[in-house]
Amino acid sequence: MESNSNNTKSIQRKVVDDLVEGSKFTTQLQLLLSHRHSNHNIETGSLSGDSDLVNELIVKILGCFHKTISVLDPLDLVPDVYVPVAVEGSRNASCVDDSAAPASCNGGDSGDSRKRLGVSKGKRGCYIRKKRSHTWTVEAKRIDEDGHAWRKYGQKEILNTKFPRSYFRCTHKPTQGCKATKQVQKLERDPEMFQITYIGHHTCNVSDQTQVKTETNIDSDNTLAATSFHKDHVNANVQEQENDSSVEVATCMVKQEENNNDDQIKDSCEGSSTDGDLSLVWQDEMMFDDYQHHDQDHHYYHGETSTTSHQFSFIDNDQLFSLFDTYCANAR
DNA sequence: GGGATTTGACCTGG
DNA sequence: CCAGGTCAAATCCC
Repeated sequence: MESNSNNTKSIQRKVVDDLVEGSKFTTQLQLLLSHRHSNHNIETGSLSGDSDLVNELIVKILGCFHKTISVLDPLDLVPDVYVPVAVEGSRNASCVDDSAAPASCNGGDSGDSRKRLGVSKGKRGCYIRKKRSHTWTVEAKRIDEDGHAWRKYGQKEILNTKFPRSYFRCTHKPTQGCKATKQVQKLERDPEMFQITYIGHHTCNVSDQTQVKTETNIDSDNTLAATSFHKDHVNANVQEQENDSSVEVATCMVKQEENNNDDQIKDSCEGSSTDGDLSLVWQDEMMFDDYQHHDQDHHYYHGETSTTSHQFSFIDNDQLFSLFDTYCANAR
């Protein structure tokens, strides 16, 4: 009986995933269209009448997605619910947060695993693994500041990799419930460099982070590195790597936090336009730079995160632009 | 002494 | 079942 409901739940979750996907693709399309229209308008100096219609249609489609997703939301199946917002030829900050509230489990058992060995094999604080709603990766040599304080909470040998992966979370997690985490791993091809994967956005108060202590051990061997990046650090090889497409970043997508964190999310959204969330601003700028300058160095893709295997197709700049060109050609 | 890091165990999802 | 992510006691360091 329980397995039955589990089965149903997993099916429903798949449905939700698909819906969310569809919603994201529609949003991408919406942005492409809006971009195309704004270009077109600039070229011709005219206001295209069908632009409003197109946008309206897309908003309707997104609305359908969202309605369905919302229906499933009470079932606690929706890790990230996106609320589409009409594009007005503008780029709003993305407001996506990571999910993953800690599992409330057995009254918050936080057993000591070592002592427990041999005693009753109780469940250690079980948790829900984070769904990577918003991740991006930076390759950096040794970067000194990202404006956030991190605490290392784990290290792990990863299969087929030479160097272990270190896990960091925001120092303010206990006090402010900030859910931002990052993973740091040396690059095999260049051990001087680190691949830093940021997961989720800071919801903590940034003001007390002006004096940050970011120096942390990357691996137990010896290497010390500041595990951070700065917006204008040129070495950073950035890969927008999130379940959402990077295009989506440009539109304001509001994620409904499970339960009660609306205010917090709002804060994080608002923070994204300030220094509270450099990453967002950065992504935002880079993406549009990309649009404008066709900078080949940056690849945005819509892809699969490391462990949670969402089978998304990758879209890099070339694909995006060819898609865009095709659309423009057809539209002429 | 207190905060940060280390590290083995535990837990989850594929 | 396994790889990877997280927990938390032990340990380190200032």
